Amino acid sequence: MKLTKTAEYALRILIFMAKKPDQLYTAKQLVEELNVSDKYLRRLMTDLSKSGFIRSVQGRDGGYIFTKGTDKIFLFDIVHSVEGMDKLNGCVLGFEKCSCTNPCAMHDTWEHVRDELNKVFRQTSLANMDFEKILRY
Amino acid sequence: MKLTKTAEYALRILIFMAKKPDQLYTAKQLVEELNVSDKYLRRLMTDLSKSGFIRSVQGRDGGYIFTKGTDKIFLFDIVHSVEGMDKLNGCVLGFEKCSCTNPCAMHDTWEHVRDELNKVFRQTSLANMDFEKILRY
DNA sequence: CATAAATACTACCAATAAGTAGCATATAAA
DNA sequence: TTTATATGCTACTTATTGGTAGTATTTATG
Repeated sequence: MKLTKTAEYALRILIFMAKKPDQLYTAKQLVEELNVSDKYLRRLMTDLSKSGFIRSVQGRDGGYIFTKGTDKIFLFDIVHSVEGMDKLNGCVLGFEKCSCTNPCAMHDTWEHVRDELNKVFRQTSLANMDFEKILRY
Repeated sequence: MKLTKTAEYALRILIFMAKKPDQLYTAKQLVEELNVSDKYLRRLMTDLSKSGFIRSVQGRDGGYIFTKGTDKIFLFDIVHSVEGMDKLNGCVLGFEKCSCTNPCAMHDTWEHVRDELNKVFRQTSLANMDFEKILRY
């Protein structure tokens, strides 16, 4: 019951970048600040670029930079792109037939958790972070 | 962001058994009702026995039965025993140093989710299930 | 144009979770 | 005491996630 490492990393990286959202960040810099292995981070950055949150600037003096305002990027979008929020929104007991009209024995109980989680992820953007708090490893 | 299959299975099984909590259930019966592979379920049953929720009756006419009232078994205990609730209660960004006194940038936001989840898992026992809802696969 | 400093891509390796197979053990009852 | 019907244990296989290595590509600058 937790995010995948990949989702954790994606959030770490983008939240870190969001403190100074107009800056260009190199992979090297991010690897040093956050505790993510070099190659894995680079691959993740490529994925995040393809998802449209950032774009890469290749060649010397290259790096990564946001493609849009951080207030337009919600945690939901990030987690969804790297691990699929569907995971959360499926039946907690894994019953395929479970739905609101044909709920499982935990459906109503679980709904409170699901709602809270969706709310937090959908309402929180990269601009709403506590940037004075821990951002790096 | 979801339970492991093992936790899903454990909940499925125990919730199913909780409908008639004084009955003895065989692995065969549970395998047929719930969609869990035979050997995997048996191993899980042994784990759940060792954790003290149920006990096994070996030999012919054997099976599994609760060791205590279902109102004494909380979802928290079950999930904790098979996958560790620590997972949820760690920092959402995976920062080891993160704590209430030295929080990460998402700490306060995430706390609402964590609290809701803990509340639901800690307050819901196997006696509080909607037994008229879907229980089987 | 050569070089340095950056990202991109592909293929492989490791760790963990999930699932399978086979044999051992226990016990009620004919 | 044999047999049928249960669970218990150990080792193996498979799938997924996380991580690594090496090479190719891009581009600013002397």
